[in-house]
Amino acid sequence: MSSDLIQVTLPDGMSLELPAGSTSRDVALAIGPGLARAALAAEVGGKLVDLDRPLGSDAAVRLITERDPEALPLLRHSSAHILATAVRTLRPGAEIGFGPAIEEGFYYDFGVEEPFTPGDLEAFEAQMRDVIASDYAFERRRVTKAEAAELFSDDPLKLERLEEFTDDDVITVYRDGPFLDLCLGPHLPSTGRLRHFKLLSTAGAYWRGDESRQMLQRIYGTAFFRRRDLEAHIERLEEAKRRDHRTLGRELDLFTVDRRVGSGLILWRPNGTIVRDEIEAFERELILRHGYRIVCTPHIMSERLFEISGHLENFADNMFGAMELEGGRYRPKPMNCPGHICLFQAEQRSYRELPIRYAEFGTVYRYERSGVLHGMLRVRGFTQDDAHVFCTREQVPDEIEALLTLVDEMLTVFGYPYTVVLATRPEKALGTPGEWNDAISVLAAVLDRRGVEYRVDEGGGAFYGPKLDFELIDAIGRPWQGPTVQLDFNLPERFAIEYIGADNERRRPVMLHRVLVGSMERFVGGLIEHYAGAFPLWLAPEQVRVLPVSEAWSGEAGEFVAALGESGIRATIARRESLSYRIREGELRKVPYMCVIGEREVSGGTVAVRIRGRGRKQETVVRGVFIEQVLHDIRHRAPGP
RNA sequence: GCUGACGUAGCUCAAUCGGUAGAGCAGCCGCCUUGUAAGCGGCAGGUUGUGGGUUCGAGUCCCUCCGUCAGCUCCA
Repeated sequence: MSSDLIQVTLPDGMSLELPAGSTSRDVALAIGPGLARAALAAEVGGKLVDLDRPLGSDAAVRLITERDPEALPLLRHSSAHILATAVRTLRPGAEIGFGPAIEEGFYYDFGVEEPFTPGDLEAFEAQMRDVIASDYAFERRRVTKAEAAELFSDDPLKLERLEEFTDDDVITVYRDGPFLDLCLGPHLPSTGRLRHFKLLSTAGAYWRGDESRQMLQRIYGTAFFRRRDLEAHIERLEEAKRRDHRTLGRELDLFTVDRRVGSGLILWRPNGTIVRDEIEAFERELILRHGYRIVCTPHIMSERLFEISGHLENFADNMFGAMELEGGRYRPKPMNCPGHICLFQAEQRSYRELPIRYAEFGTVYRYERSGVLHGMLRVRGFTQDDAHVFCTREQVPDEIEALLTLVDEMLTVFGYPYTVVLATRPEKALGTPGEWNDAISVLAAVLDRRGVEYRVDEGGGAFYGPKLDFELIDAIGRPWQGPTVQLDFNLPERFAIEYIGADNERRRPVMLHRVLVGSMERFVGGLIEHYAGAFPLWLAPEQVRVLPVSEAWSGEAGEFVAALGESGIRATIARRESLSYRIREGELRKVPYMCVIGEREVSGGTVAVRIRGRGRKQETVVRGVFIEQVLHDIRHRAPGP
């Protein structure tokens, strides 16, 4: 084989011979002109590179087209550069920060004197279209640190970033038309490849996420290869807006926030309280079956307790201030664990009692900065469905396994698919690496045994122990934080909790923290959005609304409502205004069933049942049968109607 | 907390250049007696988030504080 030929291996095992110095683009051309047009970048030897990078030596090349999962982040990263190109044209003085692709799109941070306005976004979009029309090639150049410093002499933020390189580092810059950026790449071949994009919002963002640093102006946008994907994405954003729990919470009388009470503090209205109570009742039933004991602990506790637990040391920034009472200092509790430990220690414990599982719907208070508060999803006071399991080391696998069952039972009822994340030892951690590895392998073994798929989050654990996080996916595909199960190496030591072993020796139990819904406030807020306010029958504040066609049938309707009520069904009667008006109201309130009673229904003892969202496709049912069906669905916590 | 935007009736929104704050829905009172997403009429509802300033005159311009929203950071 001649030395000026290189051997290229393709993913399907085929190989090509090309002249030395060929690029991935040449590979694509050799395969076919269609692929050459479609190719965006290439994976060479496992690394993503620009299409026009010369292939060093014999190489395995995989061409990336828009069908590959790597393509979208690539498109979005290039979009960020195109945005910056446009911004620099219209605002020549703008300093450039970072501009990465993110999950849903991209952003770019700029240092500007005058913050951007929504009107600026339109102007930037128009300018971006110019940049796209010019179809500038993305050109990569390797430079030395000194050269880069020269190129970015007017860009203080880039110079600061450059400081982190050594003189020997390979530094690359990318140019598209008038714009030059310090960037690792790779990029699309040219700006003309961007077609479908939209700038979405602008907001302040600290340089490098550090609030002691300069505040930059961030522009968020998104981009897709196909118009319909962009349109679907915008539709999803609008759908999310329609489901906003703050709007639905007001429309459906679920909760309110009153500035006189304070920010981040939720007032549960009667309808919202029904939803919450049903969830709590369901969970009580579930955990009692799983061997939990339900306890209650106070809202405020002596500060001394939080010294012992270490919260004062590690969590003080999130705790409400102390109140002085007869020389003692008390704090609203930020977590329930110390109280549960005191309950454990209320008696001398024998190994025969273990595992002990204490559960509490415990309300905790945490100080959150005003800027982060958000409806029910981020608040300062919330009720956790908290539980702590005290057990022996040997019992841990069984306890974890039982928790997996519990989590699954619970999430299935709400129709949430979920994924599992195993979070391992962070850099700063208590306990020995050996202890951690043991604990992590126990968790992993249980997951494997149950055939549960999971992702590992290296270093994502708390400083006091590894954890399992369950991430929920809601009805429109958004992730939510779900249950967590956490091992704790810290508190058992700090409180020196003990039980007497079979050998009559004092032993230290293992402690597990776990929540299922986490915060009632957040969970219900999430559920409102998940269901778009249309709660399944068992959760619906109003389950049945009875509509007499006219006043003439209101006596009959009233008797039916009474019968529903006696069966434990939440039912009301609506008799004012026209039937159409009442139907509309019932639909807007998202009542699962509306029962119409008029002349036609009276003789046969039936009702015309209108099912939420199904319009006029209704059924006429004998009243007793309807009640039985409703009770059945409530009892089984059916997902419908 | 920080940056920016916003704050008008319970809700959704109007109010020209600084010139008497207005509508729909909801509420209340009547009429209608209703057959599947708004029957008709009337009434009431406001110190325009708060406090100050500029002005003959402020919802509108300026400042303060409060709150909300989008983010930054963090987390249940």
